[in-house]
Amino acid sequence: MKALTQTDRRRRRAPTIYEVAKRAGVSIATVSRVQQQPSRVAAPTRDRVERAIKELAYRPSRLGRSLAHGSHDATGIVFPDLSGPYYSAVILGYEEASAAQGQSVLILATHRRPRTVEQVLHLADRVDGLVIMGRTVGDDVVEQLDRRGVPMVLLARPPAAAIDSIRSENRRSAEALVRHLIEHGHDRIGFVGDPADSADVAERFEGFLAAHRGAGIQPAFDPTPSALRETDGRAAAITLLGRADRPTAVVGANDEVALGVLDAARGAGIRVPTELAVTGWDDIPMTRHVSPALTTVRQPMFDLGRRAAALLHERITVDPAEPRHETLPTRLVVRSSCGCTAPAEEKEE
Amino acid sequence: MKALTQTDRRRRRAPTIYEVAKRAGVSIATVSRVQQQPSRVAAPTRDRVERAIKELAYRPSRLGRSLAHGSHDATGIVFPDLSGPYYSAVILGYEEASAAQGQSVLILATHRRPRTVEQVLHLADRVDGLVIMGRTVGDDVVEQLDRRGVPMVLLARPPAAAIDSIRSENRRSAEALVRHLIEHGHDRIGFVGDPADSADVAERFEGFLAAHRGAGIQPAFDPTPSALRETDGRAAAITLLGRADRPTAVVGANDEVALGVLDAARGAGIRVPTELAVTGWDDIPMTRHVSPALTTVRQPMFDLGRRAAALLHERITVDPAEPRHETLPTRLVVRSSCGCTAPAEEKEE
DNA sequence: TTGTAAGCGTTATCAT
DNA sequence: ATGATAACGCTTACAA
Repeated sequence: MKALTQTDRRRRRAPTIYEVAKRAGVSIATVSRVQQQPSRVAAPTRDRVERAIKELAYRPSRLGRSLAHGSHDATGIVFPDLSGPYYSAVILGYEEASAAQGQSVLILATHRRPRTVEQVLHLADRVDGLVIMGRTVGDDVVEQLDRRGVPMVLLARPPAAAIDSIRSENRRSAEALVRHLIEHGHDRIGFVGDPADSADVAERFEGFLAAHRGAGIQPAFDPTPSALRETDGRAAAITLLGRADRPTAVVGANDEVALGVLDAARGAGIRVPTELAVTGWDDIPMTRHVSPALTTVRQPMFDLGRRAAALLHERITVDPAEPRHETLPTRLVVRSSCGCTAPAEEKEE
Repeated sequence: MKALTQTDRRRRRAPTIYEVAKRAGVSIATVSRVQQQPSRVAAPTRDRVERAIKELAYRPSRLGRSLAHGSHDATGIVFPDLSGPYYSAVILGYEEASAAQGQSVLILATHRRPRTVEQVLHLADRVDGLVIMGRTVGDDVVEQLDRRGVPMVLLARPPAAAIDSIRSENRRSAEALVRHLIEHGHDRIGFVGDPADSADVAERFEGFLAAHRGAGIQPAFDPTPSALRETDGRAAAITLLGRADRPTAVVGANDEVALGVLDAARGAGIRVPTELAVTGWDDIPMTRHVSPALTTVRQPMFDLGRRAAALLHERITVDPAEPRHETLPTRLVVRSSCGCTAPAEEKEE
């Protein structure tokens, strides 16, 4: 009996439209019509077909359908390595909006492997369009895909050529952030992060410089290069804080880096914020929970994903003449790691 | 000129195998062979074909290929609403392993919408197999898919019928965790979380009860129902901690809930861990950063996803006779929120 | 070694 | 209102 059950469970050939047609005593065209435009089929016929469909538990093959129709009804999103809250939030936003549009979502993480390019091209073959995050692939690949006619949206990547893009504002908020630190009296401010690493970081660093210029002071340090994980930030900060002329404030390229800085400071016995101010970027959930609570810049990660889905969908369906380049607003969130005692904007919204 | 560029970028009909064949002066069978088994084509012919492929930038249509071959080379993972670090980690592990197998990954978040079932069935139509997390869909749907012959792996869901499953150990670690609290002298321990909500929570609560039994004491409270987000945990804890006979220790169903409890305690002016011990579950990155650092149970979220991918892949390719049910080990991570002063296992590994 | 031709499961255009 | 039938783009026997 057990073997029977096994057999029973075994991969079954799914019923095709032909079997439904035969059972209902109609042609396959009619079966197809019943699914596409039921109104164009006489009620009695329709009933027979629907019964047959039910009885056979028929589901049209996506592959057949897609091949005939010429579209995948799916899109893909390419993101960097296995990262934290930032990427999850973007992807969730993307998934939500895509699902609402009836599009399936394929994800691809580029694990910094050499096969990345191949994988991205491969992915492009099975979707109607692609969202490319940051520096996951080179411009050459983007161009190649564009030439091939693959609808794309670049996310958190400098607007290239004539391709739609979406990102959030960095420069102005970074300037506001650093200005805030300067107003706290800091004039020896470090920057932990690598401007060469991503456009986002580069722009944040530009804002950092702009704030200095605005205050008429020279940056006391070059950026301390660091990847965007906490452990990278910690390592970089250990170097930076070990200097005799160490900074009195450190701007982290993102929240995770800032947490690493916090940790490094703790390890070095440096008090935050009294001896060292620290700021982050993103406003991930954790920022509220650390002590001192992290002053940061909130960026609308979920909306970034959602909006990317919308842009891509338009690109696929109507293909607007002009490329769109959107920048979502960000906002300084002052907590206590910058030295503020009565946090101005601690409330959730 | 601009219009020209536009036109140039417009969706282009991709070259088909026929055009390559014509250009190379061979039949489509030969073109196909060059891609499948190059060795079976004479070198000179092969060269001509390869040149034609290059010149036309030909890429075989996935749809055509899949239809002919009868497989999608893709799998899907279904997870609940937009959640935190737990789901991201599982999904990333799943993606990584799947990519290594050459499988594309489709994701679907069930936003607790009524359309969920339809969406899952839809997803099943476009993949070779499915991972179903937790209570995203009812048993009826799982059965329906199983009857249809869709290879599946159930993740963090009670092993149903003859379907492969993977999860991590809950009961024993929960018992160890609560025993630890009891050894701290607690005998009025609350549980924040809803055992009816998921199998994971139910099993953790069983462990909670088992520890009490083992110590010969009665649980002082029924579980305080709570969903798994921080805000839910906070709300539930506010109730629980507001009682005159409030607990001296609270076991959170997961880390986020525990953070909510921490927050509620802070709001009520209750000191942790001196007046109240708190524990979580999962060991998300944040647990290290809060103060006091959270005592919790580490579960291998990334591996959960990775292993699910492996099981599914086997199921799809070799279809083992017997269903496999795996349970990954978990581990108590003692930090300070339980009242321990010299954290025993604080080191990262 | 290469070509012919039959699928694969739809959709959609014509006829009827 | 319904049915034939030609795509859609590939893989893979089977022939030659």
